[in-house]
Amino acid sequence: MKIVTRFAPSPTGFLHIGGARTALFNWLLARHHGGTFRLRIEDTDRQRSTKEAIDAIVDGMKWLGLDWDAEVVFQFARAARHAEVAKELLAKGHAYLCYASPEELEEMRESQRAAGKPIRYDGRWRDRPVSDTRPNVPPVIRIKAPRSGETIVRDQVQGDVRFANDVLDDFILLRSDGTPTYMLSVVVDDFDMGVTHVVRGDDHLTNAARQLQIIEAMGWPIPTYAHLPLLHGEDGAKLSKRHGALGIHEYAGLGYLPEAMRNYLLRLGWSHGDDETISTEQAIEWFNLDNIGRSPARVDFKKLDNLNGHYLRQTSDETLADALGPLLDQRGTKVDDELRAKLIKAMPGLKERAKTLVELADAVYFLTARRPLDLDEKAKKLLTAEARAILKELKPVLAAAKWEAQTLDAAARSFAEHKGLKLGAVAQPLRASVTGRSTSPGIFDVLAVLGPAESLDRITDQI
RNA sequence: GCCCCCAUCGUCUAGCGGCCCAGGACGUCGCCCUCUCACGGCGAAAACACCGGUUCGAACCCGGUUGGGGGCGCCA
Repeated sequence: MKIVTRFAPSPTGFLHIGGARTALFNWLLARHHGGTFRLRIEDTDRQRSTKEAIDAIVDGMKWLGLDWDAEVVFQFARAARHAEVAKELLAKGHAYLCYASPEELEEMRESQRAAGKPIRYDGRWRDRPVSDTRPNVPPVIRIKAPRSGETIVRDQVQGDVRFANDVLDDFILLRSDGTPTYMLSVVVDDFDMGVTHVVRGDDHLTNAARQLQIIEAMGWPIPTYAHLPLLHGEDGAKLSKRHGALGIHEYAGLGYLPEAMRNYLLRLGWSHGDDETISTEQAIEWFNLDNIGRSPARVDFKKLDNLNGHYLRQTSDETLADALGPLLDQRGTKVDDELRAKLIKAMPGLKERAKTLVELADAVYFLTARRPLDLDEKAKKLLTAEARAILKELKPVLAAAKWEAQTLDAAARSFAEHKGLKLGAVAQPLRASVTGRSTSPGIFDVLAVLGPAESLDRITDQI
């Protein structure tokens, strides 16, 4: 059987981290089986759906590298077909017209609440004859759900989840204005699109039971369900605005790599023994529904940082230099060919010290800075009177050496030895004067990248 | 209130009745490497929510308690 999965977000906000994980799992499942992965925008809520949200979702998917097959399906455009199915259900006797007004229903719920009873539609129009109508009141179509027995959702993650049918009420299929509800639309679209595996958030588990009732009434095939435990924020509660509720594409701006994000998201609820760093290729090969955990997970950005650092170090110097372009541009530095060459040369030392592209951009200060350098506090403290005196003596020694990291290193070492100093006593002041910071890549590598003229001038500025 | 789901180190997790006085990873703390910071290496602290059962034997099975989460719309 050819597997078809889908990611079906409603465009009422951006694609957050939880949605991104759902999308990833669907994508992985499809790619693993050589199946099809579809994107469907559930825009039937006309009030809340926005073009911006659709763009944000599409951008987020693209950034994450989750490519979908065939064209995007917009659910609202299929409303006529959904209504048709509702009418069919009505004709078959699996649904009925209900003329109860929203106010009337609210009253009903109120009294149920007050009486401590379960809140659900009481079926007041269920068994009335078709001749029984209310003039000038447009009815809704409700499903005539079975009242006894149980509906079992056979879920790949949650196991068999049983719902007594008497706790599931006769929900609305078609609104009084003739538009379909989510419950109906999802089922019809999944059927029409040939979706075989429904992988989505846990919050849809009860819906699955209701959807099953529609599917059974229509005699359609039941898809395989997998309901993923929801993601929680770092504090254990909801995903906070601070971090978890960011749009996924905003992580790009924070300096994260898509492959790191994929790896991170994958391990949130899915595991493969003790494996932690899992490439996307490996993930496609290994992914399955069996290894999805049943308990909710919290997001932990420290781990994302660590993973991102790992993937940063794996990325080529050229790619990284180019990725820095836009970030440096924002800071007012244009990357020309000369700077690009320096970035690439310095990258091996730079990238193992950074966790994100933003940190990387911060760390290239010494390459882009103009003389005289702005020393930070720690650098200033390093440049004591003694330190400056050492630099004064060191400068001609360096100037006389062949300008390569290794020879510069050797020259500085023998200089320190003759003066009875530790290398650090020489290297730290040197670093402060040349980079304006107290930390940097190996100082002799820095010197080599900067070249003799610029380096010696920077030293001169401080003595 | 009713229904459903979940419960192993701070966090993500391995574990699917004996291999577990519980393993890995992130984070934390030491030490090593070292010109700084990182990277890397080594090591440490750190968990089976609780109570009953079942069993020769339970983190794993069953029941309950507690604690989290989700659902109960003419929203999706």
